[in-house]
Amino acid sequence: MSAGDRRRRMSTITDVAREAGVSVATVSRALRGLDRVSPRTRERVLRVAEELDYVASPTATSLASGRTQVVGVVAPFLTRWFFATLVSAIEKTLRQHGHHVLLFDLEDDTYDKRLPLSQNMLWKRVDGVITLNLPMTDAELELVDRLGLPLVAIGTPVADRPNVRIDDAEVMRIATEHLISLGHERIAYVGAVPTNVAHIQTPQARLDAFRETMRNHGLEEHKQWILSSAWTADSAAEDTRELLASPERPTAVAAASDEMAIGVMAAARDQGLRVPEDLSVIGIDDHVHANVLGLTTVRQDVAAQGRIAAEILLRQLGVVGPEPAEQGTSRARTEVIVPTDLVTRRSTAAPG
Amino acid sequence: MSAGDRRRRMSTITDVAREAGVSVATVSRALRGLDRVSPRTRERVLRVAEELDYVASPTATSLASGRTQVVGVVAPFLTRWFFATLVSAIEKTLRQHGHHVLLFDLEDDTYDKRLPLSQNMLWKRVDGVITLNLPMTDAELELVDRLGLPLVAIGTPVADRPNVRIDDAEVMRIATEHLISLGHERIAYVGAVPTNVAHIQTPQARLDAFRETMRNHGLEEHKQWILSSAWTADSAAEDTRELLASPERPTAVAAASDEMAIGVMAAARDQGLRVPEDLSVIGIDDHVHANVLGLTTVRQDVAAQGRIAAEILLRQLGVVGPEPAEQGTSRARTEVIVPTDLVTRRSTAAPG
DNA sequence: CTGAAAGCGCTTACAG
DNA sequence: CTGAAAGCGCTTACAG
Repeated sequence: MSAGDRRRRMSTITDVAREAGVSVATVSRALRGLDRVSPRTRERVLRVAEELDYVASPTATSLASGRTQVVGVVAPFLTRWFFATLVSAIEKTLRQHGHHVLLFDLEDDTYDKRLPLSQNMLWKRVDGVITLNLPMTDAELELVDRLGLPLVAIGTPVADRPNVRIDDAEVMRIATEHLISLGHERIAYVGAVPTNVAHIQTPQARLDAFRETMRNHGLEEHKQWILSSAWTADSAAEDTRELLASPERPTAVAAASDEMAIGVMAAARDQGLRVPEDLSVIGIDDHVHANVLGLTTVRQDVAAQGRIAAEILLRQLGVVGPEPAEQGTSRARTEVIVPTDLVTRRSTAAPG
Repeated sequence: MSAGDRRRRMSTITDVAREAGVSVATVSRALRGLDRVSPRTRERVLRVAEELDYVASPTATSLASGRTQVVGVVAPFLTRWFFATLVSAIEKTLRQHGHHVLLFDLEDDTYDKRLPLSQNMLWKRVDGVITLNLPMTDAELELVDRLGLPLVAIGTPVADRPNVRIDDAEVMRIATEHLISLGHERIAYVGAVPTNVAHIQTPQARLDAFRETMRNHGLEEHKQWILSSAWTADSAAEDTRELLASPERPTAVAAASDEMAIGVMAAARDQGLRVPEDLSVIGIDDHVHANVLGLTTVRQDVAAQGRIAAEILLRQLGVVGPEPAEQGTSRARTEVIVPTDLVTRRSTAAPG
């Protein structure tokens, strides 16, 4: 490799020990800030380490301590805004505490399949795992258990592990109530998902909430107005085209995500429909593009979810102390529901 | 940690050796497929390893071999489509060859600053580095050299390291020529960037190409029609609002990225301008939303760039053999220019 | 083709 | 407060 030229032998703990005139054990203790090292010794060790550009080999540290300082972040997709935002927030939070993220994108060829989590991804490679909207199979859960890895789930819950998410029912209730309060009665829903697709079941709670809210207001539910979609703008545009072309069309659409809502708005325009005069559209997320496109939505703070999950995991790893509030608290399963709120923009209005 | 209950002692190479009645050295060789192991022995070892669910501890392997099987992927941001798409493609390619990605998001509080790459992110942690649109400082480059790490740069080139990118000048030339060929003469550009922002200089080549193309066609360049923007849809909408409100407005806008083009389209609509009747807009990228929004653009294959860069790095690491074409080839610096092409959609047309 | 042994560079009881 | 030594679990010459 061409980079080899200027390569230099990095110094090891032995070099530091020799130079500082102490044992490697003492260097190890001094550098990690453990007790039982005299101030003078510590200072000397620190200085020498600095001079020699010494950084402990993580690989050796891991073998000896059993800790890698890395956490596995596992996602069913990566390219979508929601996941990328989570990963970014997690990475930053972990790095502040000297930890790193090993990334696993389990996306497979098709939307409804994904790769399994395997032993060689995790074993002696990570200290813990954060899942992003990823229901785990029994085999995967058993694996994580066997490896003794703490796990925190964002979005889709995983067994009895700590979970950070929004209230999916609440969020769709807010969206639907908003449309109803504007006077809409003919409302369609976009974002149903085939029930056999195990790893994308979040939608179900949203659909249920939509139905319930409609029912509570005595509004009729049209079966053909519950549309499934692959959760992208493109697919949502495609999936709603026919609906919007029909003379019997709804006056509003509640989409289970902003990306789908963006697709619906585009499809409406292509159809010559004005938003919101002819069609109101609401989404969920507050996607980066929601603002500029004037999309009314129910905002969720995605980065906060990533941050919170990372902090919970760090606490389980003993890297950071427990929250004051937690002391003496019951041992109930940790479950953090991040608040959401309606953001009204230009895509919704009273029916024409 | 509650996961500890079902935790089980994982088997080590010693267990396999004992069970198979051979030495650990033989197990090591057999499992890694090295020569000099009799077929019968190899088979027995393989079987025992399987039975014991044996997976070599990467941490021990790394310490002994000096290889970690992980590559560092370094980005100035992560949440944007371009970067997320690259990371996803890189991760998949590396995993096919038993390698993993350790992710570094160098984003800092402000758009024009970023965190530095440090020794403790890389040292004994990764076998190589892939940078995503990240100009490196001299200090960083010196660090990577000192650690002997091969590096492949996607987008912004890094010294004489292998580089994978699109032709930035070409891409903007195509966009500008497209507008000119439709009959536009009053064309604005969005996406200039202050020259002091070291880590986002890609834009400069695009701006230069825009100017040159205009000049070549004898078209006038309005200084106030060269707009800077922070490369997001929101900022572009904000930054062009005034321009579009003016009676002296251009008939077309060339944006240096689709995200900015999306912002421009939105700003135009807010202004009551029709796209493309009153204003043509073209971007660069073929962002996920370009299709549904009808945005004309110059497409680049981002995933391909990630894949190619990962392959080059794997080759440097000796994980995969050289390409046949490379054998006997000159030692010239590797530079892969990924092709781009114009995608005409509904956002561009002849001027009103 | 196979094994014994050194070595990778730390951490962690155990003594003192 | 400090050091000598074992141990983490592999790989890699070196012999045979």
